[in-house]
Amino acid sequence: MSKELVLIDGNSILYRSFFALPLLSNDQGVHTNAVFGFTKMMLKVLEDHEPSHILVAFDAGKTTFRHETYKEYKGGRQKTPPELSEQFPIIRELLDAFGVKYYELDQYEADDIIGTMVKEADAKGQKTTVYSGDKDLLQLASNHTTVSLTRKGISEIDHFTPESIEEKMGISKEQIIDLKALMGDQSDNIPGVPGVGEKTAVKLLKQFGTLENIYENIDDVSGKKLKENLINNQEEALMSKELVTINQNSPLKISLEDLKYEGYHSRELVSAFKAYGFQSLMGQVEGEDSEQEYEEIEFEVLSEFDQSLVDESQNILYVEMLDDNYHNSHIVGCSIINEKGYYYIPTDLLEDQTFINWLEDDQSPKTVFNKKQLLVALKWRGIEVKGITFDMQLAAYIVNPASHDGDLSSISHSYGLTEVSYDEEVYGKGAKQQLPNEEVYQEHIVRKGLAGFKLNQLLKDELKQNEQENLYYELEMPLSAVLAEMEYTGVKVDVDRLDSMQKDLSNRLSDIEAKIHNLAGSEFNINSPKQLGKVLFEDLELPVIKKTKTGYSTSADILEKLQHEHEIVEQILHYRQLSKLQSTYLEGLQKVVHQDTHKIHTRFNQVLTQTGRLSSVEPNLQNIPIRLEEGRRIRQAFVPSEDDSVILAADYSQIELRVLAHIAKDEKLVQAFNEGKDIHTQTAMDVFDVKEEEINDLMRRQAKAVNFGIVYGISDYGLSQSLGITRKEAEQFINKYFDSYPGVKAYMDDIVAQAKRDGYVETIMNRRRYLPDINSRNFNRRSFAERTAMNSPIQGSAADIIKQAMLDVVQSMEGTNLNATMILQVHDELIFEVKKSDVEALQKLVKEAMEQTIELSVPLLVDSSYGNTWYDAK
DNA sequence: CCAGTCACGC
DNA sequence: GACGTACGTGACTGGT
Repeated sequence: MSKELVLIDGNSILYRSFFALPLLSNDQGVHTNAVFGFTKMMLKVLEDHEPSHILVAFDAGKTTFRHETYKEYKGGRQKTPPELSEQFPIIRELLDAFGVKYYELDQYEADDIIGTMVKEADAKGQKTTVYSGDKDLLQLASNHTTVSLTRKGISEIDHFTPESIEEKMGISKEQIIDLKALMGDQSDNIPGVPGVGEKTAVKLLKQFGTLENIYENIDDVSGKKLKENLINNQEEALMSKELVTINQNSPLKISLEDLKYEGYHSRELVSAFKAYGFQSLMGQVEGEDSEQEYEEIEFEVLSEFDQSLVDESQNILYVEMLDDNYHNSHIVGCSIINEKGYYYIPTDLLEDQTFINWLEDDQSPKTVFNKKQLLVALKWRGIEVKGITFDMQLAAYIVNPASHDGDLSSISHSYGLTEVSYDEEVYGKGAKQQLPNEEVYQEHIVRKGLAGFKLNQLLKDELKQNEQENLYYELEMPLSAVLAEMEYTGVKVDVDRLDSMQKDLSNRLSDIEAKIHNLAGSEFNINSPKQLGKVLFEDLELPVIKKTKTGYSTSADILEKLQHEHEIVEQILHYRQLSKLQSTYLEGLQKVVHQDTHKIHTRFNQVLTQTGRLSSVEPNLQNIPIRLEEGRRIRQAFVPSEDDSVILAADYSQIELRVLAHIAKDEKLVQAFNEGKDIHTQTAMDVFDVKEEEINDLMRRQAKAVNFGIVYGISDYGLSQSLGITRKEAEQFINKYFDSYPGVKAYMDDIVAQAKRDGYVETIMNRRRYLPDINSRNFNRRSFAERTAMNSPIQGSAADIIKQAMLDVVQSMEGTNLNATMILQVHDELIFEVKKSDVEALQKLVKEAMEQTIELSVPLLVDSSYGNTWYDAK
């Protein structure tokens, strides 16, 4: 392939991308959809061509020479949306990273720059491709120049040569200008001739060749009205032609040689992609030149640890582990960075008593990345790390929960610290992950520590700026140690019990499976929604209620509506329920039982959820079944790890609604809680305007769903789905609720207004959530952001409270000799293991600590119970 | 390896 | 009136 010149109409491609793609934004709330589309196209261009020269041309300013001809040029055009304008500077940054030249010229449009370049290139016989979304550019096609136009947004591209233009449009490329002159162009406010569209224009041009020729032979034009229009608008038509003709003699201050393209800078590109959240494009960047570029660093590889190396005021301690699961994970190596120097510490020094002493010294300050990971991993090695004063991962999460994502390198890059490679570049990803040469990973680990040395100060400043120091130092940091203890302690499971339940279920599943195949008259995979859909809606011809993107919906709520249609439906629902228990819980839990301890050691993710809740993985112990008896029995397998002990569960009653009452200061709601009313009954009384004794089951159930909706921030649509009513009715319920609780209504209005003003919302302990979509012009995105604004302070404050309660409970327990351990947290409940003899004392202590953890304008109420298994603690 | 669908918890 | 519906994790299918 011969070397090519590629010319890109920057504005056109950006506009196209902007309207074709949903309004993406990165975690800082900067919109990126247009640049994302542009970047994607850029990568494709580099892949498809072998460009020796590239230019991206942009329009300059508001006026052009065309305005002298016609001052209404591009008049009446909608103002560029601010969501797009803010992306113009970004694309320039990206183009710099791509090593691609861009150019704009006062009084000229991108078209003219491209046209002028094409003229120069054509004269030299240079092969050229022009990229745009604008058909006007077709006039530039030639023997050497292909014009590539985006179609349907930006996903498809059509390539035009003079021949293919003729073939597809029926006119030559020279006639494109005449065509446009006749048709006019709404978007550029080019008048053209009224009543002439594409069909008529093509017909005329086929007959007469050019616009001028039409007027010279105007008498030969057939159609009285058409002739009249042409004559009356001759001036406009000729002016239109002038306007749409690309100026190929623009006074460019650059020439072909200036456009030389020599490949992109992988590092800069990857760094920019990270910053704008283009994770999906990362893999397309080839990293040939990724090794150099860094400033050299020198570090010492320690063979023994020496106390004199560490600093009294601050040390970055970075410990590299590649497995996600840090229970018994391999440690690659460590680094320490401080004012005195940079040190690489081989993993075997974890056996060095001097090093261990330093790690365990409460008075030796350590700044780390992922405190909990470090505490747990080293606990498994018998080391109790102490003196951790700062956790950069946790800090990054607190200042913006949307940006926790990933390792120390990624976070450093997002703070502009780029002197460190991404883990993916060093170790590879997925199945291809492997350790590179010793020198390579040692330097990487030191560089990460070094990045952390600069990063920690930025994070500290931000915490202070946001007034989140209390949240961070007094709540999250100490909590991290409590969670580490819980994860390390683990939960005992009765493996035999799981095994026997699994065998029993296995038989029952086979039976049901046979029954279903029998009823269907064919054998198929019941777990495949696609195959199931075919059986139900094609073979058995059940009525189709709802479709998904890929086929028929077979979700439980749809199947429930079909129950009376066919016997098979009930069997499928039952099969689904049991197979969920089998695969996720009975099999799933057995897979994660620890070999040595015979316990389950979950990991609580403290830096993930947008609301401040914890999550739990490998296994997820926050979604063990409870609603249906069949599933609930899984809990019988969760048992105390010692004899004479029991499981105690203590849960907050209606914590979110109490938080709402407090935050909204709604008199009626506050009063209801203060009087100890059943809140769903009270809601039913208020919403239906009836006395307590008149409330029936349906009314209470509906009131409960409304409360649920308020707490979880669901829409009228969501409520209608959960109650099986119309959206109108759901809307009425919500309106009646707001009428009954005007304080709540006022809070909701207030918090949305606040979010629109500040761009974020906060919990009672200053936990933030940014809402980049809150001012979006897209109804869906905006509505979603508005509901999030209403809901996040409620859920998040509840999360704050139980986290604080966990600290308080642990602290009260320390002052006693109770034989008890906290083992789990499930959002509004805490689970303990405790010696039978201490159970009542613990119950009292826990209830008190949880209820007194914070003073609200309503009381907090905790219920608790215990038993021989988690199942029995009900 | 990823997206889509489904289902469990709060 | 749009349009898709809180926060999570995990299993499974079926396409690349």
